[in-house]
Amino acid sequence: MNIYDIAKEAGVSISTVSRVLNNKSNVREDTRKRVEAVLEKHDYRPSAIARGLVSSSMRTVAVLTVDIREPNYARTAYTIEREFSRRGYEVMLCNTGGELKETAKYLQTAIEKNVDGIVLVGSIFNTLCKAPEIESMLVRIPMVLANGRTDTAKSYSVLMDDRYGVALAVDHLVKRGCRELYYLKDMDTVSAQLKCEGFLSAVEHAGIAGGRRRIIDTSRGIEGGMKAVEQILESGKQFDGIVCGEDITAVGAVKAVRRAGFRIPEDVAVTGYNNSEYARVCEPPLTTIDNKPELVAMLSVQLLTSLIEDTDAYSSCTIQPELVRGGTA
Amino acid sequence: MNIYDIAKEAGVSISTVSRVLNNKSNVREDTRKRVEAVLEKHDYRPSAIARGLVSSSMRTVAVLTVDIREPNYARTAYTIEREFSRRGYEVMLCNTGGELKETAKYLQTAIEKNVDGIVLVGSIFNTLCKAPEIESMLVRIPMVLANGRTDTAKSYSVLMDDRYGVALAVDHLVKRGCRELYYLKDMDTVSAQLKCEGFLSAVEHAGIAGGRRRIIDTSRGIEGGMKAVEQILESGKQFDGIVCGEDITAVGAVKAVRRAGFRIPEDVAVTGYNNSEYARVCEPPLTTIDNKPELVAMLSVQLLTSLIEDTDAYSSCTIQPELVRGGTA
DNA sequence: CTGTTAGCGCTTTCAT
DNA sequence: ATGAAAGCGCTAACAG
Repeated sequence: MNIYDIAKEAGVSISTVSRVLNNKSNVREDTRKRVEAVLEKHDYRPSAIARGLVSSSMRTVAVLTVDIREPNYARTAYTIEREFSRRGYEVMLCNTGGELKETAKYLQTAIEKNVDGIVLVGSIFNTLCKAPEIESMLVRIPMVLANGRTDTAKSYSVLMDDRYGVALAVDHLVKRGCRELYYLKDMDTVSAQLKCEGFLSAVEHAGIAGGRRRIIDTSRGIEGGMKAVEQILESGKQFDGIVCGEDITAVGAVKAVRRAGFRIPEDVAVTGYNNSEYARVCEPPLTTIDNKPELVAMLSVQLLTSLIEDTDAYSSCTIQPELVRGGTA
Repeated sequence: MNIYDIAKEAGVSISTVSRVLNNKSNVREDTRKRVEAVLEKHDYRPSAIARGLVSSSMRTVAVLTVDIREPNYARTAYTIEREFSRRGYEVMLCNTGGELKETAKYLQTAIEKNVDGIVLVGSIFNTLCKAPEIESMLVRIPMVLANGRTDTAKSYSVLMDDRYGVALAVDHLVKRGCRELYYLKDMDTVSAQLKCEGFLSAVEHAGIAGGRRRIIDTSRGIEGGMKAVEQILESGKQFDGIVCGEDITAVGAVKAVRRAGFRIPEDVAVTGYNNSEYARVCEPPLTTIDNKPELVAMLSVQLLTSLIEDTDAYSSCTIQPELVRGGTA
């Protein structure tokens, strides 16, 4: 059943059907009614593909993320999807695993399918976008980086000030009287680098010595958090505050600290990052940094929409995270 | 830049270009080389839309889920996406919120975009699919229900035996010596109903009386779990085992039980459901039921793929969950 | 092995 | 207000 069938049955030309379909004004009222009746009768849906071929837009955007199972990405992708759906766009989900090859492949098909725009979620794309094979693809399509930035491709960004976020955590611990602080670095992205810097500068600002030595490299997750704490314990160093790069790592830290017989937060204070559900599951609930993925997502969608429809003035922006008090600091 | 431009530059017809593009064998080697050179030079990508118009397939599937932020759905959707990506399909993400209207809207555009297939994730779709406006749309497209089933539309299912899952939990508690069991019902889907039934039959089978009275209706989440336990405490009834419909609810139960001064699992044993990361975050880690979302996803993709490509014999199937021991039972 | 041609289902001038 | 006709960029007969 296509537009010709409808036209024939309604006794009009396909142009008229098309006009009715697209709510154009120049159709006589009774003609419109007649066509609409046939449309309804057959529950007719125009082919978005044929439409797309003409308009060269399928009203689709691609969302590239490392792994949708990571709650922070899930929250971001969820909001992006919902917002675009409201605006009449569909979202293609792409789990790149942070890999160059997968990213290139997804971008490839995004181009072939002529998506209207792309959202790159996560600071991993700062690095990935520098790869020439990626960069060359990106110039073709409106693109927004959610919590990422790149100079190589012309693009816009919604940035989260992760540097400031960790500084917030440090300041809070210092205000509580903590002096022997450690930072658990559990990722290797640009964002993770910024968090480190935030820790270092805040610690220095508080007059605490030995900045770099206070950074423990570990893996993201409960295991990583526990191992890092065990490492500190074994070193025999004093500690009264642990700042973590992610909630899930902080959970591990909390477990290990308690297991070692310390009270939280009296003996050792701990902070997480992300204000995720893990923070609330943790016992006691984590004091954490809210990095507002929903807000980042919302602004990214706004930005990309105005880029696609070329309607508004648009510009990149930066969002400030906030401290959320739980029971660990 | 389209196929005509390439053809002109390579000095061949568009058919030949098309043949090269699609790796057809009947092209002379040097012609192929010549065309490929031009293709490469311009980094040419054929339009999937134009292709789709001819083949009436964009190699896209829609995945409908309630909310991708729910870890169990995230894991399912992740695996579905990855698997389809491997097979050369893109995935449209649809967060329906479990609402009829949204579901209808997503299915609408899925039809308009002529998706090759649909995966419905979650038992909520058992109910939704019965709505006539939904049912009428579903007959048009190959569809698989991941952990759902419906007789109204011709469809295939990959089912998780949630009835058995909860029975496993009950049996485990009974074996530990628990007799005063309660079940925290925290959802209102078909799957939740099956879990209830599993609880009731397992409890009865163990010779424990008062089945229905042992089911506490509450809301999903930490709050819900805590409130339910407080309710039991206030009633003054004895209890030594709490079976929960979801990990996140079990987390709340654990918190409340401990807060009341009971030891876990010595005084009160608790089980969760989903084998999610929450189970590991919980202190002590939850004993939980692994409902294998990755496996469900994998089989769903296999099923849908063979449905789409009409290659294999295909049939619905049911998966058995497994008990995973943590520290709460 | 290669080219010509007729669509795929729609939108959009351009006439009428 | 309506219709005829020309594409959008590709695939797939069909001819040669």
